[in-house]
Amino acid sequence: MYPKVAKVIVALPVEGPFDYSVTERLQKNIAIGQRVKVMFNRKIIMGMVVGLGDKSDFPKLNPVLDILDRGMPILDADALILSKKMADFFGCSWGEALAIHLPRPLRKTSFFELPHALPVLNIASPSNTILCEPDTVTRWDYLRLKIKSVIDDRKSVLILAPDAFVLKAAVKELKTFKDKLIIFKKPVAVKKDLASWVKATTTSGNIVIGTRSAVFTPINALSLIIMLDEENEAYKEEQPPHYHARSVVLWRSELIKCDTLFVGLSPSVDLWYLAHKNNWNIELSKLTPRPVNLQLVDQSNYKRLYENMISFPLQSEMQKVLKAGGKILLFMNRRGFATVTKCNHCGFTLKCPRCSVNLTYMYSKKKLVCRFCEHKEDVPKICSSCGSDYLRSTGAGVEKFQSSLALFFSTARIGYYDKESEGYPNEYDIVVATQAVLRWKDEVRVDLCAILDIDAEMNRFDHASSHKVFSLLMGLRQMTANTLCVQTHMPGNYVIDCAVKLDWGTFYQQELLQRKEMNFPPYKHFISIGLRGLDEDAILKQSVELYNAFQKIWEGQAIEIFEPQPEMIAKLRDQYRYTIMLRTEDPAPILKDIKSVLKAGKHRRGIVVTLEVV
DNA sequence: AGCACGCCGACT
DNA sequence: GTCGGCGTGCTC
Repeated sequence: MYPKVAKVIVALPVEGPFDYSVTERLQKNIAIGQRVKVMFNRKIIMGMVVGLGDKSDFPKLNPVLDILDRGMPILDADALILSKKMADFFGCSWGEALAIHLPRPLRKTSFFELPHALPVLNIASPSNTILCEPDTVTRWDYLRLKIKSVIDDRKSVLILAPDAFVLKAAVKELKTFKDKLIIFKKPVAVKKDLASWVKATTTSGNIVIGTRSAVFTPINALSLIIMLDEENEAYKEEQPPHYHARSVVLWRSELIKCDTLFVGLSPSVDLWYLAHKNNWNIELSKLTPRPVNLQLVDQSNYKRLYENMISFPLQSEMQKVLKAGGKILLFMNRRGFATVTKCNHCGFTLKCPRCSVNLTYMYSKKKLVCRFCEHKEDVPKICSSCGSDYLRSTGAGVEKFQSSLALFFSTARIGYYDKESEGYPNEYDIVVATQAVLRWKDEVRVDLCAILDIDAEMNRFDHASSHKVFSLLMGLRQMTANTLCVQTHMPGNYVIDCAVKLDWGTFYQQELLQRKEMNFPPYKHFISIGLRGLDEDAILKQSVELYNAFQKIWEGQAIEIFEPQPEMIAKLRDQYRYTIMLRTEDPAPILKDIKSVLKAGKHRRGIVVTLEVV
């Protein structure tokens, strides 16, 4: 009558499920979706019940030590299905994927009392929409209207923001719904977050808002998911278990049949493709776009001034704006003062001891810093290699550029902005900024915005580089009240033209054509198997073994296997990084094969293997 | 992941 | 002799 065996998975990188016996004491209460206390490999840990039965193939079972949740099972059927899908797709274990569906404090063996949940109401015919609306006021009017109609119907909305900045701005825009808001923000407030979690699960008519991980909140009567700034890369979780919030949103909406609304100035190419294939609504700005004058400077025609960065036409435009008391933003994607510090006597270049990159000299800190790790050091007086004092710094970053501009625009107040700056420095006439400035794309407006070297952004060996440039241009265009200046050697490039004209249709059409021709996503997909660890030889050996194994199992199949290659930054935080790339039309079965190869092969100590699908 | 078991080198 | 390095295998 009552189940005697519980199938349990654990939040570790091991496949399960594992069978445990259910003692009489617990038989009446045990249920699928509950958290339980179990002895696993001589340790007492939290496990999650994913099945119940009467018998097991294992001769002697450990007992379930306790049930940790009172009330309804904490994980519902949707969470079980979704986490299984995540495990298959992102290459983690089912247990790891399921554990992140729990609020953080409940991933341990702590007891929890959960009230009974209301029945979840699904809607009949879900719709998917992409909204591209650069005008902030119009955009939020649209969103508030959508949200209001859902909560008036006693249903709930989930809003995802890529980072704390967008989250804060969204909360501000939604202050009219103040008493309906359930906010998950950093830093995590354990008690308050648990209460919020319970409220979201058991009541309805709520607006749940948070960053990436909020996508897992079980929400009663969830009827609409809004993903703000959908193209933002912060939606990708870099720590294991790796996942992309966009994929989870899409799976979740399909599973529970809720509406989705993806908001962004430049939606990802994958999303646009999906939208066209499946006939989604694409709502483009209905207003006549705020006019922006484009000043396209063909760099090959001009000798550039000031550290070789500013063309003559840009210089005269800057002077015009300064005379009128206007604000200028100069975009340059390099931090710091100098990007290379080198001994001119022996040629020795100062590198990060933990990463394979040159150190950047930060004038503001009077220190050499690494762009990738937290390493900082004082500038040495003499070369550590030959002992001479002929150390020189070259290569310009925003700090250097700021200071050299001061010589030419002596009456202007000039500042810089990078990822460590506090607020936007409104007090300056000219701000030299890195891409971090795009945080302010909805708040800050300047009279003149110039991209000093857009070609440097375009020439990345990355299938997504033109979308990144499109995104960058759209963001900077947004910040431009009057003139957008682009300095380039490729003045005819469609990306620039489409961004300035807000011509989404042409951009995505062109981009998809090119990607089809190049066998790039979304037509073919790349699976990258990343190997990292402290021992370079071990990594190399391991990647060759994997490569050989892959060649064997997929012999004659339509899968491209690229030889193991060191990543662009071959060493990061002391860890060497190699990647094996695969290209295929359908990644799902391949991922399954990869998982079995990884399981069968010899695992070297201290090597972390990660899977990524694009 | 985290832990035990077991097989080799090197050192009081 | 035996201490401890880490490669290997297992967790119901």
